[in-house]
Amino acid sequence: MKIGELARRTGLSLDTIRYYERIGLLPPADRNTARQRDYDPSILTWIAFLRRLKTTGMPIRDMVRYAALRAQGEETAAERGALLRHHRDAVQAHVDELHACLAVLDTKIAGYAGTTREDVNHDPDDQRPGPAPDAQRRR
Amino acid sequence: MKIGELARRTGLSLDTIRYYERIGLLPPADRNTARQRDYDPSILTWIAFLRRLKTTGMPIRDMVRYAALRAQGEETAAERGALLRHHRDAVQAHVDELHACLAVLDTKIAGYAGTTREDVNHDPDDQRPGPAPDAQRRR
DNA sequence: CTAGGTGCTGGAGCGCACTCCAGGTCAAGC
DNA sequence: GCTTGACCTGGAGTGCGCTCCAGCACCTAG
Repeated sequence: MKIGELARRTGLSLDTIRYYERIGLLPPADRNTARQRDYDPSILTWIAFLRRLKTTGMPIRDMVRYAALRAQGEETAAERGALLRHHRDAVQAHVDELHACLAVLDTKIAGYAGTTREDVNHDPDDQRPGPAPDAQRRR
Repeated sequence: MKIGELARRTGLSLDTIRYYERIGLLPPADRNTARQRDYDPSILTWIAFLRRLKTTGMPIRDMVRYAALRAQGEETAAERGALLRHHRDAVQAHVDELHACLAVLDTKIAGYAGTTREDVNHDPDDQRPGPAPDAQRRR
């Protein structure tokens, strides 16, 4: 598989794939006779996993660390496991935080629900809006 | 309340507070006789809300949009409500995605659990690791 | 009267994660 | 033989969200 097809199949851009290789997220690709990158389909699994790490907010430098450990082989398994457990906990904590935020958002949205009616608080934004409601105070 | 105290109470840096004001996230602060910013405590509520928007991944430009609408007063309430509902849905979608990722992470971590034993797959990372497990292939 | 602390402004700089570009190679189709 | 298109490299540029800095003003304590 050449880089163009890999890009289509992963949704990554050509530049991003090459960038990921440069920084060590992807292993140095094999090359065909024309020195073009020639990927084994197994790279798709790895990229899918990288995408999950990214989705869950892992910074690239940590992904690079994980990738480096993985490239070193079997004896780094314990460290990789620890890294993932640590990340899992961070993600879980973030999810909890998001749930709390969602509750606040829903409350606020409920405050806006009666919009243009007068049966709810004037401005759900704050108790003492100070300079807010008198508006047009743009300098 | 002067900017230093606000910084202590919010955990934002002085620079961040001034930056937020510059870009319109915070309303232009009142000034005391020495032209120093003098905050009403109600700003704390607003900043707490901004922090939630940020935690939930709203880009600053969208927060600025929301802040601008809010500063325009009552007649933008509907639009603000729509904006929040839209964001809430995005956050919910992201949370769902995170749950899926957590499941994958847990599976992978389980694969690492038997680390240094041989009763689990050699390398939980992929089915056909290609150049991975033979290691030290750093150029 | 002076020193230290806190605040002010405008503007430069930074780390991150890409993204774009110029100038080139190579293989295949017309 | 020539064009087209996919790919190559090294390096510069971008947008975001701050963060830092120089040089100055002001207030309070000693």
